[in-house]
Amino acid sequence: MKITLKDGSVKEYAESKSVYDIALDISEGLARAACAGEVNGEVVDLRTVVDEDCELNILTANDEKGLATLRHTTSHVLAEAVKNVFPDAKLAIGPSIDTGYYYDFEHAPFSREDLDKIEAEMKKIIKKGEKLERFTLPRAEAIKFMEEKGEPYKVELIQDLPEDAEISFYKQGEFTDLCAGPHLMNTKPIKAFKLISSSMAYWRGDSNKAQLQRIYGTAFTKKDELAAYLEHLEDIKRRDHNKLGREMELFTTVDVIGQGLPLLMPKGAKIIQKMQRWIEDTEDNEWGYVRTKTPLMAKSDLYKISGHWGHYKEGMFVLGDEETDKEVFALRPMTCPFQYYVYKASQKSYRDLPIRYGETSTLFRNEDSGEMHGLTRVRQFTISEGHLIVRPDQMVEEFKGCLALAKYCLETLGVQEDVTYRLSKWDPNNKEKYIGSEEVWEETQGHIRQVLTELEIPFYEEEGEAAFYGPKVDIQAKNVYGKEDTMITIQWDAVLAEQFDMYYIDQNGDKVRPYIIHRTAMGCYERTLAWLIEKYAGKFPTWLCPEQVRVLPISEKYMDYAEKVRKELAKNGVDATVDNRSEKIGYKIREARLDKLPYMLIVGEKEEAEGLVSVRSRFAGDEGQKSLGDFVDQICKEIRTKEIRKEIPQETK
RNA sequence: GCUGGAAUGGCGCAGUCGGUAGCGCAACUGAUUCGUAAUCAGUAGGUCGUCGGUUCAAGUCCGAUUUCCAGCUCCA
Repeated sequence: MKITLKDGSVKEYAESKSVYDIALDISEGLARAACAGEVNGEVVDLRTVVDEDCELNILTANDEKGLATLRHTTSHVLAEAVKNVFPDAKLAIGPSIDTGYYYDFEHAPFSREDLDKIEAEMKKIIKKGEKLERFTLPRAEAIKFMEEKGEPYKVELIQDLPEDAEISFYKQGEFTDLCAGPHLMNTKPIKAFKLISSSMAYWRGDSNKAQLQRIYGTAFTKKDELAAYLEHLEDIKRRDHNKLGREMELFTTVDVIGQGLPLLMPKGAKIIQKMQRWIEDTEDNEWGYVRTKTPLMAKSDLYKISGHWGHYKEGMFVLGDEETDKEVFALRPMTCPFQYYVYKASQKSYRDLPIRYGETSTLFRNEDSGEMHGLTRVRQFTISEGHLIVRPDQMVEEFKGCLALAKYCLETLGVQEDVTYRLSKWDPNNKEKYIGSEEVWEETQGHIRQVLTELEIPFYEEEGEAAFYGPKVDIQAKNVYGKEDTMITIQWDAVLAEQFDMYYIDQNGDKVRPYIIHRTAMGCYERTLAWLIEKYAGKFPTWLCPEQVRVLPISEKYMDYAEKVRKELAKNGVDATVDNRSEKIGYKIREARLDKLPYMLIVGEKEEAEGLVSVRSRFAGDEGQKSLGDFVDQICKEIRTKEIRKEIPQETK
């Protein structure tokens, strides 16, 4: 029997050789990748063949399914190792995930030393090269089997399966686990794996259920891939905004101020100021927004009308005691009703609409103590919030405008490739959480779907993610650890106008309810800053840099000229400083680079004499000498157009 | 909110079996006035997150608490 592998090489096997042995032989050379191949001249997917009779499985290197299989099998090896080292541990579940796999155990918390011990045990198991063998039992017998093994979680899992199901198990050596498969045929191909961490996780993700210990690990087909992944994890740590942002003195936290209340330091505040001015100018000058400035708190009466007092009181900071105080206030968790009252302050005609209210709005939300994280999850934050009050016939056009503005913001920040668009729908199985009828929900969701389609924006849909008053488009971004957060939201609201008795007068002189779009242009500034820190590893586009140019005089003799250069830049709106310390030029350059400065201007005798600057940038290294005027023109253009210049890889010394 | 880990000069870290704290960088002072990633010498700076307990003696042991981190859960 001849098998032609993907890479063109041909292997020959005796006819008597079993598929198992052939598969095993091929899979030994994972790096060579043998999944699809020709058997006796016929093209077959060997993995499919072996999947179907559920006995064997072959995986290939660059194959997602194959990699998941490898990882899943590794999680079984992990489980076996844990049972060997800690026989009291009870098994829960152990799937493969994007970055590797995990397995949950009922056991005392694992220390790093424990993980090292387990890892060593795993190596032993793999070295033995145990075969994985599949067998099935009728449901009743399967339950009995796991009861005898003293695995209550496995029993529970089987009990949830249909009465007449044949329950499949995989056995390797002395270890047997409930599992649908598929798996490698042998543990031997696991050559590159690592246990990453352990932490608590709830049984079935339910905080009322048992607390389990989850061990995270990863596995790859090749050792250098594992090494690359571990290096990637290190890179992620270097980019982590929560670490880098503190190191760069963009923000800090203080014990006595409290959780979720970061302090933006001068550099961080500067970046946010630049974004804020840009967003406000863009909204007002190009998209017809008008600005409001409304209170950060209100009497409880307001929140009773809006419904927040009933639905969201736990999430608000309430000032005062309802029992004893005549008036109780709360810090605002959103701006909506405040802007509604701006609208209601005078009677509106259909000619006045649409009205687009924008406000750089600080909000307060009392998040649970364990939820806070760096700048991405905080108790006080500021967003570019806006509400568009529109006639129903203007709704689609305005909604499109909001999407276009959001898209422009993302593109300008250079992050348009890093987001996904989500159509957040209601949950038809949980109707009491929402206002409005099924028909209205289906209709508005249909409108949004059509808008996204017309704009050729790829999106996915998710149920149960809508606001209680309407569906929305959420623009999602992932942080360096792969955790997803909402950056921008645009919400379709056809119901709250009723609640607040908002109306306009139409052509016939009748009162009509307007529609409302709740939206952000760039989401919360703190979170956006966090995102940019990670995106650019602290090396922001020039226009956003808190310090855009540092002038480095060769010696104190050229201080006056350096100061003249700085003033000229400042006059043109460039954030520039002078490093006036009596240090050598190499030292100043080193520090400026560590500070991730986009531009350094080195000035000495020659520059002063001829009115030049020697430009050194993050983007092109030594850019040579230029006249001061030319450099000012160059950087002003770069800032004005918000250009994102390409970085050169930094030499490490 | 839950589980675990952590907290020592500005930052990064060491501190053994309990015996009243060390290092590097930064800072400061002086010298140096320098051409593209670290000039030399010196000086100062901390009561060990906070509160309480055990002890002759606590950075070290115990309890509480605050904050930070990882993860879970939550996020109209």
